[in-house]
Amino acid sequence: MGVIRKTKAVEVLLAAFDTKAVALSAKALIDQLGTTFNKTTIYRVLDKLEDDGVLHSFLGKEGLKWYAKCHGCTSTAHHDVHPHFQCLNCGKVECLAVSVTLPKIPNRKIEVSQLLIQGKCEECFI
Amino acid sequence: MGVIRKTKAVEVLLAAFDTKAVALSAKALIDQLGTTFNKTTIYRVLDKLEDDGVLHSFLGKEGLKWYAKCHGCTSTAHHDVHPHFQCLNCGKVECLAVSVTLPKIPNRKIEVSQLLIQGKCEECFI
DNA sequence: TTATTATTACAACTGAGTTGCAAATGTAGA
DNA sequence: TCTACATTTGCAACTCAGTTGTAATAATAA
Ligand SMILES: [Mn+2]
Ligand SMILES: [Mn+2]
Ligand SMILES: [Zn+2]
Ligand SMILES: [Zn+2]
Repeated sequence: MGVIRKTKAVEVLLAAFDTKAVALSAKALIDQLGTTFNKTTIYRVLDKLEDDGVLHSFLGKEGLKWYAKCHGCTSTAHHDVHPHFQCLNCGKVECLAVSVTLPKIPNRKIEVSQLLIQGKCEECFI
Repeated sequence: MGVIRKTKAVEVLLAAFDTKAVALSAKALIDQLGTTFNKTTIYRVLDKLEDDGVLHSFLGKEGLKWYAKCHGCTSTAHHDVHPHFQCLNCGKVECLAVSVTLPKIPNRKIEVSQLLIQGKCEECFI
């Protein structure tokens, strides 16, 4: 959806997702980069990167919006659907590279689904 | 968690969940009952009913909070975990009386999970 | 009926996310 | 390299679901 210009904001945000292999919330990115870039810019860049199939988004436990890198998506085909894991101890959110078996639901057309699993992550699980 | 008094607000809210067998968002309840009761009251009664194991809550697609009746829960044991279905056409949200098979995730302790399935409901699915 | 305590209304607040717009900047084409 | 122009940015103001403090009110037990 539209041209992506190699602006400073796009560069820095993409770098953030490259260094950490986890999901990042818009709020966390604003906390971290809010003095360098305006929060509106951050929201809009994330939005655009999602439109372009670079990032995908989902809602975390408190209704906050989270983003993570897509693998093999394009602006027309967002087939990067997988469950997410949120650590209730450290707050970290990860994409799970597994497929979910949805329950059978008669007489309904399933279009999307989102599974959020919460618990203790590898580091916090003693 | 604390005594529940049979107040007008509790009565009316419980009645709302009895007549319709679907989930209701706090927002919808305020739209509907906001002239009769203050929105703060509605939020607080819903909160308390959840604490008492009468209702359970979850987040819908836009991050709105939804509530539905529990079956066999108490204030100490909220074992009413099941997926929810939200119709993308009419907005209706239902509890699905099925169990979800969670994917295997090594080295992590799963505590909670929430699955939201979206699509077309029985009425909207032509 | 009265004392106690939970519940309510109200108004003010919170905070993630959005919007409109003018200024700044990236990029294609000359 | 320069120019034109569409895209992107910062800013300030806004939205709106949900929260908080508090004084008044209502349910319940004694
Ligand atoms: Mn993901
Ligand atoms: Mn339910
Ligand atoms: Zn953790
Ligand atoms: Zn429907």
